[in-house]
Amino acid sequence: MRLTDRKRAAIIEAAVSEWKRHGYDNTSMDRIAEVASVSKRTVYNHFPSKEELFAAIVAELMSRCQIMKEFDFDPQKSISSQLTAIGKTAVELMTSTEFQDLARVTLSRFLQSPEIASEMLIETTQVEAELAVWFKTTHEAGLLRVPDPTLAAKQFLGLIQSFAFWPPLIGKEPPLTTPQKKAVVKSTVNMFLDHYAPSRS
Amino acid sequence: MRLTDRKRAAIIEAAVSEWKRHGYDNTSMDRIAEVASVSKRTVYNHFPSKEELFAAIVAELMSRCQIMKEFDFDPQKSISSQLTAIGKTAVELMTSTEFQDLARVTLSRFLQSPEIASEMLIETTQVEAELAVWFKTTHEAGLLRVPDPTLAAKQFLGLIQSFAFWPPLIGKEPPLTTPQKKAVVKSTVNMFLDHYAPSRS
DNA sequence: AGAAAACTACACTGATCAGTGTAGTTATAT
DNA sequence: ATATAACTACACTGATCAGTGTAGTTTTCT
Repeated sequence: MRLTDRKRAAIIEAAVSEWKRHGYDNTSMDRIAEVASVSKRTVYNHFPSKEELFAAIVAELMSRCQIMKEFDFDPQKSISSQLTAIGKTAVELMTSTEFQDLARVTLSRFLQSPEIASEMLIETTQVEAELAVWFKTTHEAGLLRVPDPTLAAKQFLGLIQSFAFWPPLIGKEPPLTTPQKKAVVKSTVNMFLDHYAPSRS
Repeated sequence: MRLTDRKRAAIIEAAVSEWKRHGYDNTSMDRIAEVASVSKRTVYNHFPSKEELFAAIVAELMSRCQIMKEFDFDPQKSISSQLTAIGKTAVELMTSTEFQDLARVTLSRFLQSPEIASEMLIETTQVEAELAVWFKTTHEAGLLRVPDPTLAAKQFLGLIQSFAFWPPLIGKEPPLTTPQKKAVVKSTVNMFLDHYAPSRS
């Protein structure tokens, strides 16, 4: 790896590390240079301004958060196992360090530029849309009774988020352990199967 | 009302207004004085520092957020109507301007002082604890089957929050209308009744 | 009415910080 | 080997901002 690439990577790493801990406004470019073991001038040779460094980092972190968000309905597998797999995917995204870092970094700046925060939520929005399609399909196949697939998708992800995303972000709780993740998915799936089972009138 | 009280109130109002829009770091004391139509010196006569003004405002907003959080189980009323009332209380809290303001103001500072953010969540935590007791009671009375009342309380509030609290805070959506609030409560209660109904094995 | 308390305008300090310019050193590519 | 590209140390500008000091005006209390 070329020196210049290593320097660039070190700057990004340092900026993420400082920003996620102290926020955008409370982190100086001098500090980022110091943490990255790089001269301040080098920072400015790579990134023309603090704002542009921020934008580059948001882009970088978002690119690291790409997950498979195609939840194609598979008639071969049980509803339960499919919904569990979807839940697992969502939990993995929400608890991943990349997504948590992205959230912390953008959170410290969302009052100044709310559009970046909503851009961050595109990831979640896409998952939500896919999940809504999946619910719609199961409904039409008569396997679940989901009159409002969009609502159901929001509920499902809201439930997952409230356990997997917000608590570690707010910092009270440590990130979820693997058994905790499984428990979250299980309890959520069970609740959905009970509520959206077709047997009820 | 005495002049000095009016000035103090104006300062607090101005600080809340600016901070919730631009965040703590991007609001200068000069700006707050200007918006409050007060000299900067008067600001410092009332509050010794920016930090202490912040603390005073958090205290002020928190005192405005006190809600009735006693969910005593009432054998005379139906489970459904009681849970609906609880849901309504929670939605009212989450969507109230006081609570939303408090959240925005503290959010802009929670990386610097996470303890304030968690302090803010005490409100929610207390509601959660009360709700857990309510679930425990209904379980012991055999009216619902809730093996883990704490989990159920977290689920219930998580679901409410994901519709009533976060979307308006993040700013994408306008605050919920009254029919929307009712729909959120209704769908949440229905899901809970289905899942925690005692008839299931 | 008159003293005390509160407010105002304004000028100032000291610190921090984004961003630049420069002259010299190290790494890379041919 | 050598030219070029990238990095470094360092000094600097200009702006912003928290907080103070002062001298004078307005409000409040008795």
